[in-house]
Formats: sequence, C-alpha cells, structure tokens
Amino acid sequence: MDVPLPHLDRPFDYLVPEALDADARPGVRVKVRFAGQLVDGWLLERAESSEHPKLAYLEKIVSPVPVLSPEVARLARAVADRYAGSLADVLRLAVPPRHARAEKAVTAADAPPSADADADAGAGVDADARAGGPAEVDPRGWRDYPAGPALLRALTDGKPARAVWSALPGEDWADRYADAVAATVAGGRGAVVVVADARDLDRLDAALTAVLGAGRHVRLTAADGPARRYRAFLTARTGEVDVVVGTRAAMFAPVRRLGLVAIWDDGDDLHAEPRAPYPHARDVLLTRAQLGDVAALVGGYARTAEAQLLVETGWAREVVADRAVVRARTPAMAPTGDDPQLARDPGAASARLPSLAWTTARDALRADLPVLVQVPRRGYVPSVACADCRAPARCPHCAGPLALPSAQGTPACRWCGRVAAAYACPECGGRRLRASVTGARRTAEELGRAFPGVPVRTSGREEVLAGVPGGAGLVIATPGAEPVAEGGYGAVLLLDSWALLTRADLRAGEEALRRWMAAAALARPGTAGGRVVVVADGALAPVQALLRWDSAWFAARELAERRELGFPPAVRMASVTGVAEAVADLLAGARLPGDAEVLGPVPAEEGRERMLVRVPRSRAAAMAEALHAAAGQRSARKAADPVRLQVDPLTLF
DNA sequence: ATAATAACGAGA
DNA sequence: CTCGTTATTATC
Repeated sequence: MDVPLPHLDRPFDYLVPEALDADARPGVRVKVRFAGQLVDGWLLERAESSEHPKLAYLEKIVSPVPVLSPEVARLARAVADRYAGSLADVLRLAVPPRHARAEKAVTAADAPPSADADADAGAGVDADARAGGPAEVDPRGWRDYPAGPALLRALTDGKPARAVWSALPGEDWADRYADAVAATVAGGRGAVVVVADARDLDRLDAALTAVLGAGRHVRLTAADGPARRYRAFLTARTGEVDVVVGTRAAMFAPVRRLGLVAIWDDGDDLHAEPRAPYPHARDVLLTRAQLGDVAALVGGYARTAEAQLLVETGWAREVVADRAVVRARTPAMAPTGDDPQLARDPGAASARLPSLAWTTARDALRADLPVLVQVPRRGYVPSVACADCRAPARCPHCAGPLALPSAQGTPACRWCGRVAAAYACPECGGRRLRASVTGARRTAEELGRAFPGVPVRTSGREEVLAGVPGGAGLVIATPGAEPVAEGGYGAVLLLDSWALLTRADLRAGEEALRRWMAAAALARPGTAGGRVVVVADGALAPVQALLRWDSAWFAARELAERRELGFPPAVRMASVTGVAEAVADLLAGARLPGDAEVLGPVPAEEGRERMLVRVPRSRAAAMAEALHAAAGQRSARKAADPVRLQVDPLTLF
C-alpha cells in the first residue's frame, strides 16, 4: 500500500477480477480501494487463498510492466527494516515515478520481460563458465595490488568476493571499476555501481564505454530528468542491459543476474539519501550483496571507519598496494605551519601563502606544470579567527560565530547580530582578526597577483571543471571539484586545512583526510616531480595519514576511538527528532532492547529536540523494530506532532 | 477519511 | 437492562 503511515506497513489481500488476471503479476503497480478511497499500491505476490474474511477487488492495474523485481522487493523490505522505515517509503526511492511515454517507447521496442529477467541473483552462470570458464579479463592496473587479479578472477567466476579497496595516488579509479565490471560481465553476471556526483559518473561512464563498448550499460541518475531516468530504469528492468551505473538513485536498480555491487568514495556525504528512511548507498549495496550472494567492492582513496569495520569483522578483504609501490607512486608531501608573516618572499606575503607553499607552486610553474590549490569553501571571508592564536572569534554575548560583513568592516555576530567593535581574544588577548577561511574567489585573485602572467582557473559549486591541460597554470578548487590535470599536477597546495579539522563533527578528521587525498591523488608521483604541501600541523593524525598515504591506519585508529566512545559504526544509533512531547511519547511507547541507552535531549532546529538511542550492533534490528512499532502506535492513534526517525544519522551533534 | 466496534452513561 | 451516544481502532 503506497501510504507512508507506519501502522499500515504490511501487505493487504485483494481479489483479482477475471479481466485483470493476466496482467496481475507480482511487481506491477495497482490501484485499490482502501478505507473508502483509491490508493496506489504494489502487487507483491499472488496467492490461492486468504485468511481475511471479506476481500475487496483490485480496482485497476496501472501498468502491466512488473517494475518491482522480486530481488528489489526483498531488498526494499530489508532496507526498511534496517532503517526503522516503511516499505512504501523505500519503494518510492527504489522505483522511479512512472513516465508513460518513456514506458511506451521501451516496451514497444522489446518483448515484455521474460521470466529470465527475474532470475535470482547468483542463480546461474553462463554455460561457458561451467565448461572450462570464460576468458579471463586483463587485470591491467589491478596488478598493482597483490589481491587485485584474484579479485577479478573471482568476479568472472561468479564468486561473492567482497573487497575494500584503497586506491593508489594517481590511480584511474574509473578504469579499475570498469575492469571489475568487465570481469563480472565476462562471467555472465550484471553489476550496479554507485558514485557520488555527476562528474564521477561521467568519468565512469566513459571508462565503461571504452572497456565494454557502447550499449552494454546504462546510466541512472535523477539529474537526467524523469523521462530519461525512467527509461534507463526500464532498460535495466527488462534485462536489455545488465550493468547500471549512477548516483545514489541507482542503488536499487534492478539488474538481471546481479553479480557485483560497487561504490566509489563511500565517505562522500552525497551517498546518504535525504528522504525517509534516509538509507546510505553503501549500506543498501552491502545489504544487496548479503541477500543475494553478490560480490561487493567498496573503494576510495581514503577509507571510512565503516569500510574498516567490514575489514576488521572479516566481512570483506582489503585490497591494498604494497608499501614500496605506495612510496613510489606518492607525490613528495610536506606539512607547513600556517604563518604568512614568516614568508621572506614578497610574492608569498601578498598571496597570504606560507613560504613553502609559495616556493613549491613557483617551482612547479617554472617547470611548466599545473598547480592545484584546494580551499575549503567558496565565498568571501565566511568567518573570522584571532590573527595571533587562530582561536575562532566568538561573540562575547552569546558565543556565536563572528563574521566580517566586508573586507574592511567591523565584525558582527552571526547569531545575535551584535557588533563586536573592540574584540579581544579570550585565549591570548590578541586584538587583530583575520579571515579564517578565505574563499576560492579571493584566493584566486590573490594568487593571480602573486604569479603574474599565469592562467588562473577556478572550479567550484557554480562551475565544476572536469579536466585542465598539462602546462603551467593555477587551478583553485573547492573540495570535490578538483579537475584532473593532464599528466598530473606538479604541485598541490592544501590551504586553510585547520578549518576542515576544527569542524565540530564526529567525522571531521576522516572528512579532512578524504578531501586531501582526493586532491593529492591528482599530483604526479614524487619521482616525476609531484609535490603536495598541506598547511597543517604535521603531528595531527589525519596529516600523518596523508603524508604516509595510509588511510587504512587512520581508519583503524578512528574505528578504535569510536569503539571507545561508543559511536557509530562501532555501535548502532538512532535519532528521534520532533517537539519535546512527541519525542518523549514515542520513546515511552518503544519497547527498546534492555541494553539500549537513551541520550539527550539536545536542541534541534526551531523548537524541536533530538534524542539518541544507542545499542550494540547485535541489537540493531531489535532497536529499529521497536522504534518502527512505536511510530506505528503513534500514527494509529493519529498523534498530531510528527517525529522523525533516523537510523545511523549522518551527523550526531 | 470512515465505518466498525467497543465503551459508557442516562433513563426505564 | 437497554438504547443512544461517544471514544477507539482498523482499514483487505
């Protein structure tokens, strides 16, 4: 039943009229009379009989195309259960809205999906696989990783291998994913690959076309619009292609004889679905792998604590290069203090660059190589800090963040609006303020002045560049928007890094390392003159991990710390958000497992509050069930104030 | 939203 | 004890 109310999250039985018998197949959308009105629903299965005494008839079949495959139906139920949500909510994410014209175009071209299209994942491998095995695909770049060729072999053989891959700097990850997909396809199986954004998708799309040829795969992303999205969905559903790549809209894509699920850069928060029940693409794909005997590949330059947990529990094997290979591929890296006052060079001072960063950039430009400068956020002087000790400047009245309204203006509080005319730093007594995060535009202006005659390009939210040519040039980019340079950058500067590290977030360190590695991976190897300068304290753990290109070490450390503190993914957490009475009401009605801890409340946005529930991972299912049931009780008695349930919320504070 | 069903209370 | 009215709850 396509209603989001949690107390109606179960199947209902209906009679099938004679006239609809042929079309009434599992997986079709239907309309039924429910509580007096016509509502949308899904036909989940046909049965001979029903327990229910008085059944109504099915009103209508929206379309004879069984858009919901049995595999995806099972997956959606599992995802709803994991996230304390309703099946209807998950199905809204899993099956794109119907587009009649697109449906007509696809079904006219093809026969309706055969029974084969519903073959279980893992059900069968092509005949040639049984007789001696299909041809092995060339492992190409996977040879750089000792476990790489075996992984590809396992994919071709249809084995449910599970890998956590740490990509080398300079690695063409899209080519490696294309290889993994090709290996799977060679074994007669299909694949689903999820990436974070459109740029990564374009890159993967191109790599797959190069390896598989045109027409063997389809891209599925909400950004392509409803018609193309639905069309791509149907192409996969009918079994016309069995490789789907896309953004998180593709995580539920129906694929015939699915053999591999893969995600690139699982630390990117775009992988978290913002609509209820807020599933994360990594977890949806891993659930899929678990349910279907399907191989899984979780890759990135940096490793998340979640991926580390897969390795430590033995669920997945790590695929990493030997240290010697890492050393040979890594650019020369150096940390530097953040003090432009020490810069001797007049150019460095005017560019507000630490001396080492300035000389590194200058040398690369002289060698006719491009230079990448990563700045944390776009905009113009977003917040300010003490110029002497770097303590964030806070409002003396309400402790809110101070901001400079213009380059020369008086600082004012962003929360209470009071002007802080005579500001004195509470840490060191300093009276001078500086912009703590200089935006991309201003950095570009200043660097342009420091290196006259060198072309300056910016890549940020407004305009994201995919690539830049190989000659001397400056590229200013915000994290996630770094263009690939032909032949690799001669220098990569990571500026204002402390702004990333001081974020009040559980994942601040992990996120900083992820962004640095993504940028540093675009530099040439040290042996080819590539250098990286990170403006941060070299003793900090994320900086150490970057310098050694060892995110596995950092992830292990991070996971150990979260175990100690009782944070995800070492434990399972859920947040309950709403007005105070509603939150209390829901928690009072929830039969939580005995060892559940309830933490809070903490104030949330506009009058609402938030409570956290924490349980050991072994109790995760029980907690989700209890919360979903409690939400059901509330919706059944039509409780007015809504409560938002979120399992594994992205932010905890 | 609405119909059934259970619960309740006033008047016989 | 019965009937009419009102809360409760299930909705095929």
